[in-house]
Amino acid sequence: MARPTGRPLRDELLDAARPRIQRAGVGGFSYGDLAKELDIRSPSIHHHFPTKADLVAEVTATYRSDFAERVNGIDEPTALARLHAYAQLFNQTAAAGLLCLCGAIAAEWPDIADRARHEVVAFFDEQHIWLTDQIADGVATGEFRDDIASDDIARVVLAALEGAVLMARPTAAPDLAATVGSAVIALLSRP
Amino acid sequence: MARPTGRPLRDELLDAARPRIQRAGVGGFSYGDLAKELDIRSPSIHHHFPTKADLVAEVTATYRSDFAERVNGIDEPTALARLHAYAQLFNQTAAAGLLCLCGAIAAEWPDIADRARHEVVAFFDEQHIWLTDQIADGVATGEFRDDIASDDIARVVLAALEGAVLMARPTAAPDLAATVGSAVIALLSRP
DNA sequence: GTCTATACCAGGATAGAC
DNA sequence: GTCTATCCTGGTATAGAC
Repeated sequence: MARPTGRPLRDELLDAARPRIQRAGVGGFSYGDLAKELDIRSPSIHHHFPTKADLVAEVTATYRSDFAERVNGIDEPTALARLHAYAQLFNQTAAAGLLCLCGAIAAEWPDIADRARHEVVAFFDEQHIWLTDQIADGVATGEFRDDIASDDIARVVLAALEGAVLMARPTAAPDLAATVGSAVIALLSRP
Repeated sequence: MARPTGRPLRDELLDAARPRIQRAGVGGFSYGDLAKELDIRSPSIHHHFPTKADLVAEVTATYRSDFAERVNGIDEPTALARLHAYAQLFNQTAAAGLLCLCGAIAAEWPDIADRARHEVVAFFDEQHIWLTDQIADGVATGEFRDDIASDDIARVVLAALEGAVLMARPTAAPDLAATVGSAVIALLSRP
């Protein structure tokens, strides 16, 4: 339909493109789709984002910084609670029928241009660092077992959440990321 | 190039299409690509697989049964060793720069036709059942901790391996699935 | 900044000859 | 079963008017 808001079209385009990539990947939407949704013509999109690669790179950069903000907003008192809150971020995505944007792009990796790739690499790197910090903290406080390297556990947590979001739709389990998150966190605790 | 083999074209098409889907998804290859690879014309492909959805469904069914055969071939004496061998199956895929075929299809879920979807659902179901059995066995023998439900742990292991294969390319870590597999298996053991 | 018009190409698919 | 020829559609992108 129309665009009642006075927001810059550029921002509306980024907002509209993001969930589309998360739904079926970069190849799963076109400028025509966005134009229809925002009730404009596709050349207007090219004016803001000359090529699709430009748009995808910008969307990915925005996703990365928005996600970072949400992660940095987690301020639960214990490492255990912080990890649960973190898993919830992924579960919200899956419950909406979407993928992690960076997971979606990873699935089409050979076809992705460099600028978007760099953002995805940075995203996974940031997530791994944050998780490693939280887990190391939980080990220090005695919440978590200390017999496995924190950075390896961080890799497991991140991979498990990415995989859970990916499998949520085929397995018709919209809360799979929460289930998997809780189980993997339970595995971190001393039995 | 040419086709020196006397194998049925149908089988060669299935073999050629599979890694292409695993590389960049269903949207990431065309009949034209396959035709070039096998040195034929694309109408010859339509003769064997009238629509792309037909081809994708057949490839997925083949992948599922081939994978089942490899899983059933695992006969290590301990649950721990069987899980390591299982993780190796995923790691081989990632090391080749490929995704799990069902993971790749899951990423394009809204655009996937029913027949291929059914195969993917069955695949994830089979994997979850096999893993649950192995983990329950490891719990029974005392190899694994018994304080978390085996089917929940199975979900974690499967999600972690799918996620690791997905992230292997962006993180430039071809052995990520082995790393993640070893770490998650370590988490199952009593600390 | 947004539009109309258009060029261009690729992909999926079909008809019909051989 | 494979080919040539062809159709149609949709997607990316550009030129140029308003």
